Amino acid sequence: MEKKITIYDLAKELNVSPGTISRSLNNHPSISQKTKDRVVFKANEMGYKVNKFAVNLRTQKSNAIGVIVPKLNSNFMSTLLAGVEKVVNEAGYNLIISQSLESVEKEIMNAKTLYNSGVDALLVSLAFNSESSEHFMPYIKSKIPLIFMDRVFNLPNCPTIVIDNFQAGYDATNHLIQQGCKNILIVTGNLKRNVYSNRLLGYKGALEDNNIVFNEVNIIETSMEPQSAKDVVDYIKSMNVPIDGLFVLSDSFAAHCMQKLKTEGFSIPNDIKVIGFNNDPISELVSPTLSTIEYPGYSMGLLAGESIINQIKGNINLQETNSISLRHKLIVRESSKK
Amino acid sequence: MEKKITIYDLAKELNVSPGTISRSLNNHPSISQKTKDRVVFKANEMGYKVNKFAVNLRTQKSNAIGVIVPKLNSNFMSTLLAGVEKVVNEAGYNLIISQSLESVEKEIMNAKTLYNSGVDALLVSLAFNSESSEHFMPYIKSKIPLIFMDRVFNLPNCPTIVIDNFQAGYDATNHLIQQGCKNILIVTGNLKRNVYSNRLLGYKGALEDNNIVFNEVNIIETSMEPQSAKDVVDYIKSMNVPIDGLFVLSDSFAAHCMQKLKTEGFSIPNDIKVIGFNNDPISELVSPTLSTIEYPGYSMGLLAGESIINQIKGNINLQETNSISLRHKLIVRESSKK
DNA sequence: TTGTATGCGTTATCAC
DNA sequence: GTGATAACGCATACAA
Repeated sequence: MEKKITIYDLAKELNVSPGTISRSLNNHPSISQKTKDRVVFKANEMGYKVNKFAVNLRTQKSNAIGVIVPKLNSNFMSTLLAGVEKVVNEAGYNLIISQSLESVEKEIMNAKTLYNSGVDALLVSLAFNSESSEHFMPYIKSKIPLIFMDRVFNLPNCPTIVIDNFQAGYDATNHLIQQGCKNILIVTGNLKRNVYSNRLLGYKGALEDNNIVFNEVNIIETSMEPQSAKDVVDYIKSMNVPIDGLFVLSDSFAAHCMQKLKTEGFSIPNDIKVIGFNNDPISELVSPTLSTIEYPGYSMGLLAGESIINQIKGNINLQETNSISLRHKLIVRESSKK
Repeated sequence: MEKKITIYDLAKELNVSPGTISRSLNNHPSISQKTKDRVVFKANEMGYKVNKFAVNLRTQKSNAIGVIVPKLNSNFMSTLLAGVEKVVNEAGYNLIISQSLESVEKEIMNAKTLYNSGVDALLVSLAFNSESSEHFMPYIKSKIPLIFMDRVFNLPNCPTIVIDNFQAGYDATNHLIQQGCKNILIVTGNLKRNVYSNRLLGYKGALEDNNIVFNEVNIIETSMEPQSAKDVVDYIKSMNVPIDGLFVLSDSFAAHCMQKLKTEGFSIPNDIKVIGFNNDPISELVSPTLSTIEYPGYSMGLLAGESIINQIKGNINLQETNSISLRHKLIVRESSKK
């Protein structure tokens, strides 16, 4: 551990060439088993460690995968990353994680930094207000695998890993309708993001299939920050036709809205039935417990990880370069009880 | 972006030596401003990018900081990491984040992997059941800065960044006593971890100062997993002297306990007053809202980041190599109202 | 099956 | 102020 020992030291010690050492350590087929054994044994004995820096320079690979997510501190994101980490670690890769904190500027900076530090692939979930894909062009030009998950761009040759947000939005809305709701308000984040716009389409679809006329005023687009809950409730109170159903595209924001509604005297689910999205742990802890859409975060992570590894290794399965869509699940709890 | 351009290309183009290019780009004092300007201009024009791999090999530094945390998906941890990231990014470092998922085995693996990939420093918050510090020895022997935060070991020359868990435990307990509690149960995680054992000492201290006799049966050590809430409530119901105060060393577990208590017919805060720990967002959303101890996660992250950078740069401020302790704050909400 | 030699792109130590 | 030149530690094409 004290002094760095190199393949040259091993070579000298064993009276073979550095090349042989290198090949033995990498289990190269042209080396005899006997030599390999000797080398590996000696390497352990002397406490040899490869110098990753040299390997990286020589191979122009870093064995590192860059990740840009909006926020680490969301249950969904971290669950997803746990899945990614498991897969890529098993394949010998490290994860360099950075947060955009929902800012395009930081997303651009992170993309540049990670590019410069030579990541072998980049995994991205977009910031709230990211509109241009300009900052990902260096990756595409350099043919560095680029994978989007959840909040995605559709770029050529860039796999996306998503759930069927349309169907999920449909299912949630349909559930509220089945429970008797006639006038459902949908509370969404930035509609430029695929996740929200598709859920909205699902919402509209469910209304239509149930012969309910869609009304533009039943959409409210917010930052989903806790303090915006007040705006939502104010909006609900201001409406002519009373709202009897609330579809909030995030559990934690739904929890804030419910709290505010309760303090304003609304009874849930009697006056208003509520459904959220994500199956965040919070949804089981609020009262009434929150109905929601479960989102297979961990599985998405595993798939994202596998997709990345395949891309890096050049196993370009054409079916995989397209969009992978995972199953979601409606979870009914107290907040939408009849 | 198409073909990699190197300092040799720039040198040829400008009729100077590669050395001059390198020095110019690094703003070396011995180069004339005029030359520097020419070089920098040309570099931009030709789209030159340093090759980090070469720099790393040459300097034997990676500009990367390894991080091992138990779980990413805890509000406290991710907030903390956000702080770390901000500071180290501004200093030009990347964060390689890995999760131990509360398993010593994975912690050991991660430590090894990060060591091999040549991180310039390592930041650790220990797994639940980590007892030996053997796996950090390579860092110490190689004099790679090693910093612990929150769940820490006390190793020579390894700064620790913590809050005063004793005082926090004292304050929480004292608050419950002030609210009239006479028989307080403390619900803790693994007592091998400094964070929990020190809070327990604070609990005992507060009892003593209020002339309440400490009773061993008033400690319950659990995994803090949601499903253990049942055990806690069963334990409460089984006790001879009724519990009137509950000090749970994690907000999310406190929320689970409260929920279970309520379904078992306990009224909070009337029958039992509850206080948690962390000021997790969840604490404002449960009902009754949860009193807690606020924990300056973001500030801890900033400090941890600064401490790391200082260590790497060799600014070894001796005062800094010791433990840094941050201020916590008691937040009183409904769950401990008189 | 093994050895030799070169290059990966920098930085740093000498010179001049 | 600038130019040679030698590492950094490894992988690999080419020889043997």
